[in-house]
Amino acid sequence: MSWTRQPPGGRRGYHHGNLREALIDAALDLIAQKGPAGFTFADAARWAGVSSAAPYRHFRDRDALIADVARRGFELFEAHLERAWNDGRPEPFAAFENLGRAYLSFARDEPAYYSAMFEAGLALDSDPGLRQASDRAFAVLRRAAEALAARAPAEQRPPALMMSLHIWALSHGIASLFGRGDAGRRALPMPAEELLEAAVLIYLRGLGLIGNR
Amino acid sequence: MSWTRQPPGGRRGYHHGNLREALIDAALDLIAQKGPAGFTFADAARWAGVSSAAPYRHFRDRDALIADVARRGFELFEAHLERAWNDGRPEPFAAFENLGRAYLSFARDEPAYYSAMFEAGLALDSDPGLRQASDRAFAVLRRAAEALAARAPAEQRPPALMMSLHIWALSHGIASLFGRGDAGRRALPMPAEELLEAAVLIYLRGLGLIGNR
DNA sequence: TGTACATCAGTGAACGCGCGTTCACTGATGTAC
DNA sequence: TGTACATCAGTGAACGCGCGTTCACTGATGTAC
Repeated sequence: MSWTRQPPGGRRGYHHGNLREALIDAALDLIAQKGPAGFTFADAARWAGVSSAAPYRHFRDRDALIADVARRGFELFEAHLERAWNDGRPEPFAAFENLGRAYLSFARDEPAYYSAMFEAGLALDSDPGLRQASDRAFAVLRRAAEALAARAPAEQRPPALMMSLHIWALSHGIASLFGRGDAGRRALPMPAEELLEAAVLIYLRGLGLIGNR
Repeated sequence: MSWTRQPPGGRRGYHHGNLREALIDAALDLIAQKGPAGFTFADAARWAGVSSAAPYRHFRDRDALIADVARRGFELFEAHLERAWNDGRPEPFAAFENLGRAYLSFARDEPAYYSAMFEAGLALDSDPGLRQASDRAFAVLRRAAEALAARAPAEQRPPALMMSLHIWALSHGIASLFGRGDAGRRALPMPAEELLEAAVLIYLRGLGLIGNR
């Protein structure tokens, strides 16, 4: 007989096997349900089917877990934005629109990551890789802004850093005010994507990067 | 002797006298220190120097207190924005800049109100006056956008609702990413006010509401 | 002006609860020989 | 291929703590007469 192998619960016996990942999944689930504030270490352990002391084998404390979630979030965010921007192909302005839509779709489709990244109140230095991951995600926006700015004649070229901060703030503002499904959000008379796209077009026109319609 | 009158603690005896207000002050203090999530009913009572059961005479629960703080915040915000806009005087574009600066200065100077308003995750319907207060604050932005839009020739007049949503999102994005002093915020190579002002100028130029420099 | 009384706004003790954290422990796994 | 052993990743019981909430109560205040 072999009932000691392959026990039915999915758990492979005494050792969980992949608790670290399971805790991160738990955190994402719980943050999505109750926000980053409503998430507790004990809850995560329970969700993973493990005693309340077990998480301490993998994370120093609750904040370390959230910081890890946020770091991964920024890495995914970077990849997601990078894919949308696609090095400015096929054409920078269309790619820039894609980038904006990707920003919003990430906030909507991954609200738990987004919360951990921007609303958990983490110090960016609390985890060694966190600030770096955050900077790398922002760098995608910045490269895109540079590519667009480069198309203006040198003497009236807008500063790309400023452009990227503007676009970031605008996207984040739309995402956090209107972009997600939860209770506190405002209704909007149009899709968030359209609102952002219109703003970006107006903004780029204001920079002289695209002509009047 | 009269030691029963005017006891030294500031408390006027058994009755607090103004506990409702004191609890709101406490909430503001505590939210400013620890964010809306870190604020507890028991803390507020302690801060006000009152037993932990006393707040229930004035608020149904913790959320009711926060909702009241948020409602008041929106009322103050509305007044603050209204004062800055000043009916478009002396001149609509300058007044619009004032409005943007006022948005950021409120977020910076009243972080506790701002958090309660935008980051507490309250349902806007949780308090009867909350949505109304929020709408009235937004209406100031909207009126300002209308005044600016009205200066464009009729056939190319931008929709004022859209304009005001854009400005709101931009201001909120800058305020929440860069605008405040706490730990999670990013550093910025320029003052937040300048960043916003530049964006608004570019945006208005993109709408054709102001000419090229 | 004084008194009786209703109402109001507090007290303080108690409760159950869940959290974070520590601890000595033990079952499972991997590896050297 | 088997065995001994070190290491790892869990357990489960325990702790102190603070929170939210309820309750019967009581001191203070206001008002009718």
